[in-house]
Amino acid sequence: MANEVQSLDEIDQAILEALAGNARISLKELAQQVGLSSPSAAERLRRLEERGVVKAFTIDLDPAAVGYPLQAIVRVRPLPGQLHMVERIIQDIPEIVECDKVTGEDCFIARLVVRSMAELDGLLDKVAERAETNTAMIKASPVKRRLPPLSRRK
Amino acid sequence: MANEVQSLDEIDQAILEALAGNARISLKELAQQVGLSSPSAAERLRRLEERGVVKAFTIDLDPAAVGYPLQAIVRVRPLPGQLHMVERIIQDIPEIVECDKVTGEDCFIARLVVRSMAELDGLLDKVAERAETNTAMIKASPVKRRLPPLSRRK
DNA sequence: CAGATTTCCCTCATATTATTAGGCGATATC
DNA sequence: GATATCGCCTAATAATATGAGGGAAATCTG
Repeated sequence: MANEVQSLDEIDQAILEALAGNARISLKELAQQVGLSSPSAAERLRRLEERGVVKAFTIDLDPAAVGYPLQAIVRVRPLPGQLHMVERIIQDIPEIVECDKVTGEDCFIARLVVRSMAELDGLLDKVAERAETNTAMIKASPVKRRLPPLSRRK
Repeated sequence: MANEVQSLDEIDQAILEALAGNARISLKELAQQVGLSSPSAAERLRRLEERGVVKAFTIDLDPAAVGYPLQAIVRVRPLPGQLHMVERIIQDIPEIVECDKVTGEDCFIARLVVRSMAELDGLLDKVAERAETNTAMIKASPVKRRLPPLSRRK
């Protein structure tokens, strides 16, 4: 897709920041905040989506509020020859809510939400024969997901 | 806040899944998808927000499209006595777009977006005297952020 | 350079959606 | 049983979104 670096002007940036703060903002309000008319703001937004800058509008869900009081970050190192199988297993465990493939010894870093340590054990058992894992429980989140700086791009 | 486990019925679940797929869905469409009238769907949504189940509506931004072709996951181990200072520094580096405090040797796991390896070096230098770091570059994302299972909660 | 084209913006009319008001049925409580 | 609460509905009203048409500035072309 459009992964090329796109030129964002100040209005684009203001749009992104407004949306990051409330993705359900009305077009009217968005237009006001960025200093355009509603149809122009709508067109700008459409273009940001079309260009793949905005990949999706989504929600920030509180795992604890839906029954998952514990979160863990698990590093996964597949045993020789098991890389693809491990990746498949990771994708098929729905409690794994995010996973990146990374350089280094650990091939995957996954974020899990679980109801209990026992459940965590159960999930890790699913890859136990095919990978080594290293688990860290999340205690707090000093930086919640936020936008990076959008200006000063070259 | 309302971090207590809340009862989600099937309609709540359907609402959350619809919103996770498109947070800007119209109330009319949302109501249709979950089988309620628009005012009822709106009230349900309001309650999910009020209860803190939905913490925010936000966007999924493509870092590469805004100038950040590289992403890294950095584990940070503060040196003795430096924990709070390191946390402050992490919060103050805007390219760190997410950071969790975790159990274990590494105290923080941070997600960074950068334009280049040189920039990554520069950022890591900011904590170099106060912490040890271990960096892994993200190669792919086999599981993009998704909702956990919302049913079968006890 | 002049003219044509493109891009981005606007206003206004029309269409669509959101909100509000009022009411109903089911369930819980006294 | 009577009353209150909750969650749902429809319809009216208010607000917003979209489409149509047009203008100004920038860019392109001969």
